[in-house]
Amino acid sequence: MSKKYLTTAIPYVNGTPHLGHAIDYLLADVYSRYESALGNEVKFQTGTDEHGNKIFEKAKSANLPVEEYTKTNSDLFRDFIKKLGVSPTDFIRTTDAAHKHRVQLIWQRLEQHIYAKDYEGWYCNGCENFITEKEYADNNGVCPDHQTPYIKLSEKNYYLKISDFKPKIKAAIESDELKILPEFRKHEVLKLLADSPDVSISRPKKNLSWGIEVPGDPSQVIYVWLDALSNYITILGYPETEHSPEFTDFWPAAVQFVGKDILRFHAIIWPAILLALNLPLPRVLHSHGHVLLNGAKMSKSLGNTIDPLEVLEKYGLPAFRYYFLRHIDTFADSDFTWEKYDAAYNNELANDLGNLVQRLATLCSKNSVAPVSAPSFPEVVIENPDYSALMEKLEFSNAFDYVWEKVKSVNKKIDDEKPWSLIKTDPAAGVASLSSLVASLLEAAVLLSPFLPETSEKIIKIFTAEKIVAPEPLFPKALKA
RNA sequence: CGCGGGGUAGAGCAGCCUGGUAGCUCGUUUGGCUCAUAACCAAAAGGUCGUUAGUUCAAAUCUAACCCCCGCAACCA
Repeated sequence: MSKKYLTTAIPYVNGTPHLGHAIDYLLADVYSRYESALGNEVKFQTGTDEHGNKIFEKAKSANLPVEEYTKTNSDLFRDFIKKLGVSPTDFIRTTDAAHKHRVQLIWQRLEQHIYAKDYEGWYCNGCENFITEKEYADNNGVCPDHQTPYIKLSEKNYYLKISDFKPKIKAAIESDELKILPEFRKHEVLKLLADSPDVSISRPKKNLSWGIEVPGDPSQVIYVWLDALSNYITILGYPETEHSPEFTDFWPAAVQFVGKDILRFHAIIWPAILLALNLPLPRVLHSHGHVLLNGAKMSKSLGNTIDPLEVLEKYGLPAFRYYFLRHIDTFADSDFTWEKYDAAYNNELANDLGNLVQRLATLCSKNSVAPVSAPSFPEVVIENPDYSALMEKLEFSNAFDYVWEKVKSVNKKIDDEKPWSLIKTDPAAGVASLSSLVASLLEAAVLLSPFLPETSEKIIKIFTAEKIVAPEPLFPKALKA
């Protein structure tokens, strides 16, 4: 038995949960359930990122105290996680007093790698914000919201010397000591790393009031990356716990799940922070793709977003987990459409699996087949090395495909063995056949448990009950529109 | 020459590293079965593997050039 620490990105609470967050949670949840089922102790972190101007502004425009606004939104995420059937062990808020205090302690430990410098850039007085060169060019030097020209402004920032750690980070990534998945992202990151400048980790308080104060400089506030990234270790009680098992048992993290868009921060800034603290780097950074809607990128500005709760409601939780874990590729961008969702539910969950459970249970019930005991997860994993190999490689959608092959093979076997006619000519052989079919289905159900825990449990219950009885359909087929 | 990914049957994808009869899922058509949620099983049809040139006995697979799509480019998973 070993200890595993899994992390998910902490969402910025200036909006409601969307499908991308769901992916993050589901992937981590599958792996967490897999490791737990193997008997490992898993610490599974989640949380919310709550500082910064955007939040502050949102709260102001909603006419709410910022504490209340962040609390409300943070709760939305907590609730969302529960609705997804995801079971983390921890939930951190960057506004937690303990976190804030620890970030300041971390800052102090980083001090020899921090220096102050003036940042100069294009600034809009109306927005009270710096903008990027690209934005400047796109808007021809005039703020679209305020119709005023951008001005050159400089302000004091503290910088973290990424340059001190570049060679080490590079070596760690190249050697897979810090493994970046998928492989093609590794090349991307190495290239970015080479070009990466030192990174700004503070803002003047007058521009950013909602944040953690820089220790020893009340005029400055710690900027998002140091604040947010630190959550992965402050949740373990670092730095106070640095020599106690609470921390050392779990750090370095086994896997950190992030979206592809924030991989760079986790592969460059985060390792730099860790190295500066003399801490080991996480073993694996797992970066997933984005969910596309009808082939297009979802964005609030385009207005083509979809509410995950709406998707969740249509066919319930197992269908949601099924679609997003199997048909949304673990690493690449994948498409969501209602048509695909309907097809996956009807053809796969209802027809392949639901109907299989139904027909087999009916056959067993009619012929009084004795219940079969379910194998344990570790047993089944040993029997299915290809499955565990895919899980270990964190290729969850492929592992799910493997499980589905099992499910389909049971349907095939039923047709091959024809127990309904065998039972008439040779009842003993018929019952034996059914028992072995049930055993195969149970094996598939056990393999299914990290993905669809509820469904897996239901199936196991049906065939291990004192008396096998045909249940209500697991996935009632949706009426065709 | 900013970086990266991709272009293979109607759709979605695998195969490419380690050249040698082009494969999977869905959809379509036909047949089988009747235990089952009009579900299940089998078979068939359907592809100039983005374009061009090269290497080779042989290229989806290696090389080069080109065309097209899509992400990223410092703070939207």
